[in-house]
Amino acid sequence: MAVLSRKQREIAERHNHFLDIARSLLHEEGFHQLSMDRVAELAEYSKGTVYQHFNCKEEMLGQLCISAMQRLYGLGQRALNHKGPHRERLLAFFIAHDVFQHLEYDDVCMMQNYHTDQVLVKLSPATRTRHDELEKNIFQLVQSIVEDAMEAGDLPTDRATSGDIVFGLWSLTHGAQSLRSLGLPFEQMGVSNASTAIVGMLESLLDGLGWKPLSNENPASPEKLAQLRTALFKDEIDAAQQKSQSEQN
Amino acid sequence: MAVLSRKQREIAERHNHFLDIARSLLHEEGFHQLSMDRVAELAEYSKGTVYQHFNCKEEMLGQLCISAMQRLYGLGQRALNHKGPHRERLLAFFIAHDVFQHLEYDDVCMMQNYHTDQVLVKLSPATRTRHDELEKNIFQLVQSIVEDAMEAGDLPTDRATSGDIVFGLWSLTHGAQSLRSLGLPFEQMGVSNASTAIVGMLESLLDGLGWKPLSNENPASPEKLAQLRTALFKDEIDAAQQKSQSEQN
DNA sequence: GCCAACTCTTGACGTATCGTCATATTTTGA
DNA sequence: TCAAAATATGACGATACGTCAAGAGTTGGC
Repeated sequence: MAVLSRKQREIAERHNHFLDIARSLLHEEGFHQLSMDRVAELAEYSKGTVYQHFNCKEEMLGQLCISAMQRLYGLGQRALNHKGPHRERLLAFFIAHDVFQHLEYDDVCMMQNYHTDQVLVKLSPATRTRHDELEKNIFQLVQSIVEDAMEAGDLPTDRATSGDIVFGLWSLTHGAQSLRSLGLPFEQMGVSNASTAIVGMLESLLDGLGWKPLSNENPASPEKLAQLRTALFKDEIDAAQQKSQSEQN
Repeated sequence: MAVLSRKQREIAERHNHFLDIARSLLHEEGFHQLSMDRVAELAEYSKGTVYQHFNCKEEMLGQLCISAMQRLYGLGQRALNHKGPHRERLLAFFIAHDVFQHLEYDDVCMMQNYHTDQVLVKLSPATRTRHDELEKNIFQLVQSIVEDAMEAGDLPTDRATSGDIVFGLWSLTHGAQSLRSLGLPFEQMGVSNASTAIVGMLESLLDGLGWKPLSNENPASPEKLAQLRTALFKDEIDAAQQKSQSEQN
């Protein structure tokens, strides 16, 4: 038993080692440069061994996306646990998304690849299911805030169902994230700043849905947003800064 | 001159022939199944000839995306020319997007691939620029509606700039489009219908921005939406139906 | 109508990556 | 200690990429 589990631990460790290598290749040179041969070479194992862990490179990408989603889910949970009015909690969730976009920008680009027929077709059903479930969990995280607000009477229930509202919010963030990763010249097009623009649109959308307190009663000023961001994610942001500084040396 | 131009016409024709083949391969089997050898074989030309037209398969995809964007732009222009209140014209633009999503679903999936590092890195600068410009044109199409509404006093100018508003609207549609192409089980998640949900969210967003007439004064009922859709795009929808019927035979 | 110059087309070639599988190596436990 | 089981290896066949020298076709002057 002890021996078996040592072996199992070794395998699990190697699995993560492969994933780490794949992640860095992916971040440095993009999905098209990721190859099983390269991973094997860098990990100092043979190709066959890598194939025992992942039956294709799409599978590696899928598993990396799963950990990225888990990270996002974790940030979202923090936002959910924020004490404050429902509307502020939702705002906190958006901030979590924005923090994720800043801290794990490479992962956001990586996910762009995931959503491609190329990848989805070759992915193992297990990984695909796992990913879909995480997507659903995040959806439900937001839905729970929306439904709390409805129950508390802060949000009218006659205009839209909670599911529809979450779908709209999700589209807004997902779309913004996707557009930003394209690197179009937004400033030239008259967009002041993608982050603040999206928060502004979110606020307007919530106002339009009649989600109290409306933004003119309790506006989300830049200071307040910054404060919320710091309160919730200071440790993460600092850790990321330290990490990037140490990488420069 | 006449001889030269005949040759040029031949080349242009072949170019389109290659693109047609590439499009159908792409639609039937996805980007990963598209190969230069296959295109050459199906077109009954040699590989080298195909490479004289497109220096890589990403270039083919890029050019196909450009025509898809032109199609979308055309639909958008129709919406823009719609006579009616500004807000209704914007709604018409969203309907155009939705019609595009329904009529050219394969193209929507195709564009998912375009937004990938794999493709963007290998694309010729000319095609990339052309595509970015089209994206910008569509952006400006919407921006012109927004600015008209501001000038007419139907939309407050103090809450957000026109650029920020367009960015938000674009995120909303782009995100919804992208999410829908993932094939997640939205019904199970409590989303009634992605199309109507998004229109509802759009209406709320416009309400929140204070864009008059507000939806409670002049609601966009399902009937009205259907009517608008028919008025603007009946010919396109019918043509697509006939086409799909004739394909079944 | 002929030929030299020029343009266009071809497909074999070298390289890269994929995923497989027979063989070699290591581990296990009797 | 050794045979059986588990694991690791890398050579192999297949597919696709992008190139380029050689062949095929075209043009225009004579």
